[in-house]
Amino acid sequence: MQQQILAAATRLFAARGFEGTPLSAIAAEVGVAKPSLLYHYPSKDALREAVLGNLLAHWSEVLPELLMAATTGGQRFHALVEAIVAFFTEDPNRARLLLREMLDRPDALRKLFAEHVSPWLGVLAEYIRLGQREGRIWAGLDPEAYLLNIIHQIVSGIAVSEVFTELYPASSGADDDANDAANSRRELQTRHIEEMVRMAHSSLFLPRSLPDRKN
Amino acid sequence: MQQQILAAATRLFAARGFEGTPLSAIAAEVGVAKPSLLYHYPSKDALREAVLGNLLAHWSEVLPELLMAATTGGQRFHALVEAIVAFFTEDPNRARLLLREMLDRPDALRKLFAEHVSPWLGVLAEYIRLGQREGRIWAGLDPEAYLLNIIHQIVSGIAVSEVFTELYPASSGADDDANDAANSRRELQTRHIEEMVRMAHSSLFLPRSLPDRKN
DNA sequence: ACCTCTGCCTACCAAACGGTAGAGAATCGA
DNA sequence: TCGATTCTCTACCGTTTGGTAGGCAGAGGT
Repeated sequence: MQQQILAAATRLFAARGFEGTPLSAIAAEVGVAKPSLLYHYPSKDALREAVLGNLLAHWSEVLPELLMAATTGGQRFHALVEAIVAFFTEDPNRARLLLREMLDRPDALRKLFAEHVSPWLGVLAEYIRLGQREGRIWAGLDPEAYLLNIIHQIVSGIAVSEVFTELYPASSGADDDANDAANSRRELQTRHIEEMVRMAHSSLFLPRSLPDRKN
Repeated sequence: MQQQILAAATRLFAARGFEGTPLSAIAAEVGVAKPSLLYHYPSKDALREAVLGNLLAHWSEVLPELLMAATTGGQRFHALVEAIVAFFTEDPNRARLLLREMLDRPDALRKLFAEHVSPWLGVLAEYIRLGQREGRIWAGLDPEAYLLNIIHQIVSGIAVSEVFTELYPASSGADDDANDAANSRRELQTRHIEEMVRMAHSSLFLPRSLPDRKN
């Protein structure tokens, strides 16, 4: 039950925002009465905290083993990017929720991030500095800023990817039915995300031999 | 008067969100009574529309002359990036507002973007394809996706840049007073933004000679 | 002097909000 | 079988919300 409420709240907070989501809407989605929510979570703010905590808890588990498992710098990069992309594309509401919280409560998230992601940022930045000394990574790159930008770009890019779909010229072609339209939209979103990953890669690593990357 | 209301609404919608901002708060900020707002803007939704329209109008003016003025591809890139960065750093609320609208009303913004930015996206993408044929730009790059990502990253990055300031290791040092803290925060934000521009550049242009970039 | 139109106000309204009170099922160990 | 606990419900409360009604002051044309 608590899980169901959490899931519904996550979906609705992500879609309409915290202030834009009445408790009654969450209750309706779960199929219970409003006071039943307030039994499990004593207030709306407690529910917000639970939703956010549930999201961040995932990375407190996944991040360590992710960085332990990979050995080379390139592997670490790909493992991290893949994990972030996979987690947030699996349910874009996670990305939207995070982004909204950053806008709604910047102070609270500053503290949360400082506590939970700052240490990992430090070790990743060291890996990058190593790569810079070895000449594999752009010399002018700012390690901490790069990492934060990449992570933020992926999260934020996934959060709003659906807004950009209409902008690709090919998408104005003939879509036979609603099903096809949904498919092509999903396709454009992956196109969007793949370019994001390419950018992350080519703005980090120096090219091995000068031109000629695979498509 | 209408301008004052518009400015206050922009600031408050950006900071607390549309649903999180009562009309009374806007009225208080301007220094008038609530019904006076509803005299100038017939409803809260009309005010939202005016705020958003006012923001987008800027680019309908600036974009054309920006692209006409610059001649070479490199100039165009820098002119565009500089203009976007300048506009949104001048008042980060603009970025936050845009981001919030993308989250709150994706359908509405999809249409607005399709109408206002899609044509310009097309001509910029053609410039990129030209650069790819000439070997100045990464071959594997997806022009439309690249452009959307860059623009979105800058806007979104500026919108939430204040959240990341606490994460840089140096920032935990001793800040003498509140003034210094504010300065170092601003400094970290420019560090963040400069890395964003560097990423945009190095994920677009091939390096001239292999390694060895300045800085 | 008069009327009109613009702009701002106080007073008010119905609806929706987060949250509380308290009663009624269901489940459980003893 | 009996309390005790857990959970969900209906009914309600005070507050805040977006929006309306109607009055009042001033500017400007005739």
